[in-house]
Amino acid sequence: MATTIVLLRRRDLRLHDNPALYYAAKKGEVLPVFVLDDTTTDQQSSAQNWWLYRSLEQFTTNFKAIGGELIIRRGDTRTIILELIKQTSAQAVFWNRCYEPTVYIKDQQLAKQLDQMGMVMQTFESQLLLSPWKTKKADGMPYKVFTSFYKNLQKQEIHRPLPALSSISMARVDVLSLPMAELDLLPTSNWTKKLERHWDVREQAALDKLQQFTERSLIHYKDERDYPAVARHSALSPYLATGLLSARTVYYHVLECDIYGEAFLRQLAWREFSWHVLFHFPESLHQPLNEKFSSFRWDNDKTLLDLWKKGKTGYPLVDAGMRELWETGFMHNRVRMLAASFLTKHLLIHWEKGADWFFDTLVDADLANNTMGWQWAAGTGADAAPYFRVFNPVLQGKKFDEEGEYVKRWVPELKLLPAKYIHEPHKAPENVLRAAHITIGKDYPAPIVDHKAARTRALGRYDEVKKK
DNA sequence: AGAAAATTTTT
DNA sequence: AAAATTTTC
Repeated sequence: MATTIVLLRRRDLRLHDNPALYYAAKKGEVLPVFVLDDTTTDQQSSAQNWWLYRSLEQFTTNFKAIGGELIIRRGDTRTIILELIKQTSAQAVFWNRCYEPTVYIKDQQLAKQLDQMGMVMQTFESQLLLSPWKTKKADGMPYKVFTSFYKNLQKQEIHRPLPALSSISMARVDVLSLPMAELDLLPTSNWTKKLERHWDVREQAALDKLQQFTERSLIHYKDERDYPAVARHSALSPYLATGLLSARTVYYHVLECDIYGEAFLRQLAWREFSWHVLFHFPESLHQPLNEKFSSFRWDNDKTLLDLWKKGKTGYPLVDAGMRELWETGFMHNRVRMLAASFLTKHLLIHWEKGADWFFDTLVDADLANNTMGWQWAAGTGADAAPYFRVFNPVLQGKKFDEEGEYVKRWVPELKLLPAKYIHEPHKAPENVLRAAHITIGKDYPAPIVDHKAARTRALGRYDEVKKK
């Protein structure tokens, strides 16, 4: 009799380079079960829940084509897995590892219990290029500095991606599977309708995008990735975040495409670094990695936070970014850094509030990248931008969106304003504003804080903790 | 992976 | 006087 293997699925809804799926299919008859575990969710992401719903839909179809059928369940992972083992007399459990701190801990407890029961249990790396413990400093400690982490990573052997699975033999058992609607992944509001227009949530779309990115943009990536109006970014992050695309597949595809892709692979390495740091310092989810900042005095003004969320700060590049996020579930990385710097430094709002908003609205919501990114921007991280680096939203605009193309795309009320004034509309002469059909304070807000004053104030707050 | 101010160099 | 470079926060 063939071995029955329970295959626990989470954010790995793909057929290519999927080790747990690949080896389970090779070794026995498989019972693949997708578990939505409400008990271990660190943070909820509305945008990503929508993405996950679509991922499940497409995977179910792809999986059927190779003879598979996905069981869908919701609840406590351990309870569900143990119940399935009992029902099916399965002898083995396989899964691809997840590294969200609470998920990882619960997975380990499950692993221990399965081991005690005498079950065959195997876990695999599928999310990262290298598991978080594979990179260590000479003294055995985890890294806190990106560049040295990156050097280590470059020296290591990274697994080649596995081929896409082409057939699977299912365990012939009859177990309960929920209809997808019962996962409550789609929000009650119709906000996500907008997202449908911008994203193609299919495994094949991810692979096609990767191909297109390397063909069209990779060669320009190093020089042009910082210009949000020029779409040179890969836009692969949501596919990576939910596991529709394998990082190893991306890595080897870029390495083997005859274009020098170091600048891009470096960004992929930041993702590795984020998960490395989160894995070894899980408290960084809520605590500043640089302890000095635990006593930092934040203002946390609710009104200002709301204006920031709505993209009504009076700084066009910040507002454009916040509106791109609301419309598409995505924001260009250069603008993410600016918006984050603005919230934490100009508005003195705790980075966690910003992180929560980003996480909820980003289709690429990634717990480690998001947390690391916000701590970096706030200057509270270990390898962060020094706190005194305060982005000037006007200068950032002039530098990275000189013609205001990006601003005009997302802040249409400024469409008629000449490029000269696009990053500081309130400074445009009366007649220019009139010609552009803009009344400051009515059609577009005046800056909610003065840059110079806010900068000085932020540096003052920094001085308070610096002394300690 | 900043910005502003101070200083030096070039017109 | 303006531009380029260095220093400081």
